[in-house]
Amino acid sequence: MAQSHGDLDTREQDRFLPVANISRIMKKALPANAKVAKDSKETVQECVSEFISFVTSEASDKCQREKRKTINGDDLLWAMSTLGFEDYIQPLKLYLHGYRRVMNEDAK
Amino acid sequence: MAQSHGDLDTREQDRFLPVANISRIMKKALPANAKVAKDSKETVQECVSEFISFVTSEASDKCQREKRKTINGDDLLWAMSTLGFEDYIQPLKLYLHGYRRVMNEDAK
Amino acid sequence: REQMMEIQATHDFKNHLLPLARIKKIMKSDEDVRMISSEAPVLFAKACEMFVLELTMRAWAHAQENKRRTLQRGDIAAAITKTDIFDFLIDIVPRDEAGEGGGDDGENEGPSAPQLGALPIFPPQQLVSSIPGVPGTSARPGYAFDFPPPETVEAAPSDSAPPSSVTNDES
Amino acid sequence: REQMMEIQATHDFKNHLLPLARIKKIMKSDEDVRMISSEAPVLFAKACEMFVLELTMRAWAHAQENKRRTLQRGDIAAAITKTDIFDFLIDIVPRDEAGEGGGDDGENEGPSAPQLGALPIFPPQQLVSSIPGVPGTSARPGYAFDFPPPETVEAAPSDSAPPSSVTNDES
DNA sequence: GCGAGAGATTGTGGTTTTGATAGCC
DNA sequence: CGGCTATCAAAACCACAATCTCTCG
Repeated sequence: MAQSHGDLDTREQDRFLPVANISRIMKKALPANAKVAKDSKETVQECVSEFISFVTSEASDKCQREKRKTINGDDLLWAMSTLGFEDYIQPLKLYLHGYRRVMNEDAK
Repeated sequence: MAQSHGDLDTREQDRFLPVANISRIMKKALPANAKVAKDSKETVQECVSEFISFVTSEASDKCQREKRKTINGDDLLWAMSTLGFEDYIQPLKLYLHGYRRVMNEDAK
Repeated sequence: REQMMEIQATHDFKNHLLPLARIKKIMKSDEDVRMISSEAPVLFAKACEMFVLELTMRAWAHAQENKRRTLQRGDIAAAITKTDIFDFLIDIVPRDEAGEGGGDDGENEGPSAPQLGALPIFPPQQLVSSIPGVPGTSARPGYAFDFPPPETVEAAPSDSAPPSSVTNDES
Repeated sequence: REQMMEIQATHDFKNHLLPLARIKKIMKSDEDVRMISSEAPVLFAKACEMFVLELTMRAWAHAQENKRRTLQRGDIAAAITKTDIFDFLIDIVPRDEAGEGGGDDGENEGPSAPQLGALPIFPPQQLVSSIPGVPGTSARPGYAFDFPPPETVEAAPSDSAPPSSVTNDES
């Protein structure tokens, strides 16, 4: 049985972010005349999912240790920091503050 | 910009009560042989939302004056009374008491 | 048998005619509304019901004046214009259609309809005072305001209580 | 004009480059993840964007070293191998292709391309420090990290700051 | 009058179930 | 316009976490 397009428990669309979005972001990191091969996009696509799982797992452990059930933004920031992405923290904190401000002022 | 069906911040479904429910209540106020045009339902639907906002706003002001954060039933009754709906107060009080009685007794 | 009444009452209080979640959303559309007591949407569900009933009845009167049996937007507009406590709704019905006498739309009942133009417009007091346990109004069963009976008739105290503890009556 | 900025900021926060629902699904692929705060996917959307940008830039450097203008899988692999914080990705690029110096594929630009081999590899700090309101980095407009400007730089966020610790920046 | 703390109450997010909606006649 | 039905958005529900309220000093 060839898994033509949709395997029930291993569908690409469930484990990966859309490749089009990934591609769009990649282009932002490259000069206008750069090209991006298909396998690059797919590899990055896979990397991103791994990144999410990696960070989420660490954050989840922290939550279990602290006997909380909900993973929140601070848990993720802490996890990224622990895993070597401390450079991301500061911009993300600013982003998070902006987001909260917007969410609060348009009353959701 | 054609807002096909879901405008992110102005969806009818978020500001209005379901028209089917409004219609059901309207029928209760009418003889069995009466008909209700679509416009009527939609207009009443809009009026009800306005009513809620109207009363809520007044109640909210009262809460702010008294430095409380939670709008409760008494605030609403007070607001309706202030805004000219004093005729509603008495039935609503009875209803509220009945509701509390039921809630308390199945809480045990 | 009393069990039945009890179950019935409980059912009536748990099956609201309007979705509480949606009422809450509308309340929260006011950006400085942050916290809402759980009984506030319950109260509003009933209040909205009464509000719709009153508005509809008044609109119906206008439809009857024009010998129509179909309620139309203009009837709602007329009810709003004629009733002062509905002043806050003026923006919803643009004035150019507010005062419309309402052409018959060719939908009127014709001569067969008894002259209902003078049909009793229930005074507002009557409109909202039909209390279930209280034998008085609520003539037609299942018509207009029918509350789930509040236990026994809790002697309604003299209402119109000024501010402060609006709820604290009797008991 | 300030209204425009506000609208723009709001729009930027509401139009995420990555679908939040999908991010949430991926988070939930870890079976002991049950509950997820609503802002977690939002944060991840931005973090993933930064992650992709950094990975792509580092891969691009490798492509340039080989005088190519097309990013290929081997470039990603090289970026992963050379950067220690990307160690967790080793399984994705089997080692036999990880260190590949990358034949030119006969696709290199030839002499017309300016020697970009020494093109500045932005140190990671630079990569992620382009803060919107802060005039400093974010050199090329619309390139790399551009945040919707958080009003003015709120040094002390008096806004609804949760009691937690990490969020309270500006130590 | 003010602060603090315990207890009461509400918001939040996941899960289940209901009934509103969109067509059609 | 009302009645009917299938479908799926969303309302209700529950447990947990956050926040409010109210008393006491």
